[in-house]
Amino acid sequence: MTGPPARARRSDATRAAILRAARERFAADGYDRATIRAVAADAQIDPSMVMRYYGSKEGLFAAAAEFDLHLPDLAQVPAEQLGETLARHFLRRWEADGTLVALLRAASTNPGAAERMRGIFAGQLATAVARSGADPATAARRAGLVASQILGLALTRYVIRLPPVVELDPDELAEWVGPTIQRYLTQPFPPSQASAG
Amino acid sequence: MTGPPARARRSDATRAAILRAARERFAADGYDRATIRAVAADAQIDPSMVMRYYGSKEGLFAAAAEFDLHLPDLAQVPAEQLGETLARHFLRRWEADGTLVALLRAASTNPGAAERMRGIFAGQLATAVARSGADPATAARRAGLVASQILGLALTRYVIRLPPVVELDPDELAEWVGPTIQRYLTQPFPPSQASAG
DNA sequence: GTCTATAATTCGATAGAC
DNA sequence: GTCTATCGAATTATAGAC
Repeated sequence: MTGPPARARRSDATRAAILRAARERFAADGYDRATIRAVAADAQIDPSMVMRYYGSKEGLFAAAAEFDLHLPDLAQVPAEQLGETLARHFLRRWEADGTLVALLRAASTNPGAAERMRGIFAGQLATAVARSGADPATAARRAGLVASQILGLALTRYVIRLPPVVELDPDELAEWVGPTIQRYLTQPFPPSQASAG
Repeated sequence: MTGPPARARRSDATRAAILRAARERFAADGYDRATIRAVAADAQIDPSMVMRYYGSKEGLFAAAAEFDLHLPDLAQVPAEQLGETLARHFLRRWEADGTLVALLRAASTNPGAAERMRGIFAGQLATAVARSGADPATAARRAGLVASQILGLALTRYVIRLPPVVELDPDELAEWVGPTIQRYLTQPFPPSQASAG
């Protein structure tokens, strides 16, 4: 993490504009349909500048899909509020930043994007779950189950746009999905003999 | 199940081979990356035959993405087994037929595929949920919540291939996800004051 | 730093021979 | 019914003028 030059170059603004446009395009169209030409048009610059700054379409995507879930430290969340805390966090994060939606759309067809998605959930989410008090031996599986519900919510709400899921408030969604995540985090393994919840 | 013409035409075998190859390609690559040329190569026929039989790439996809969830009549399922019954049904259906995975991959970038996915879940799933004994006023929302978990499971297991979700047995997955679906189907609206599951 | 021009591919779709 | 040949369009990427 060496610092950038103190004197901001003109190119910095251009780079930032390209990145912002790229995130929107990748989120709206997925990796294949999002063209460098379209990104450049959105950023109101020449297509060749995108190549100059990011080398290739893959390089542009790699820069645009840099993503931090900003997960809270689950060790400091009351045990009975883990599920709803996480549900609200994800919904807020997605509404504020379309990068994860871009990554999700791209991950369906682009192997590199899928790999990055696996990395984010293996790294950031599994790490956070491991600090929630879950048994270390089951933390990875619990994180996977949480991901299945969390990404399914993002998929149906922001990508497929299933009307009932789009129409529910974030608050209502968190009230429904929170207990699901709570159970995935806390119910003993295996769940077979436990009461349904 | 009306029978085909007694004398099978040679073209029938070709059409079937194209359709089979198309489902695999769309499932593996998504709509954009799956090319007519690749489908034809897989089916070991000439690319122009695909055009002849299905008119266009859109037409080919429309034929390949014809899909019936084959949902059971939920009115005949014991109320306390609804969730696990549905979870097992979907897992079995996906393992046997890759069409829904093809549709899911394509729905991320192709508006027509997303529309078809909405149609399937609005039609088939919401209809089945309405027969499960759920309040008609909330059936659509319940079906949407069920879809969020069901499609999230398909996404993480078959598309993104998140290792923990891939490694769990279908039985184990059904035991985890079944209670989630059960709660989405049966918990009173709104869920806020109910005890977490 | 910015843009024009274009190379090199690849794709969907069409026309027509056999 | 099947195949060859090819068109027209779109894309990523490169070379180089200013």
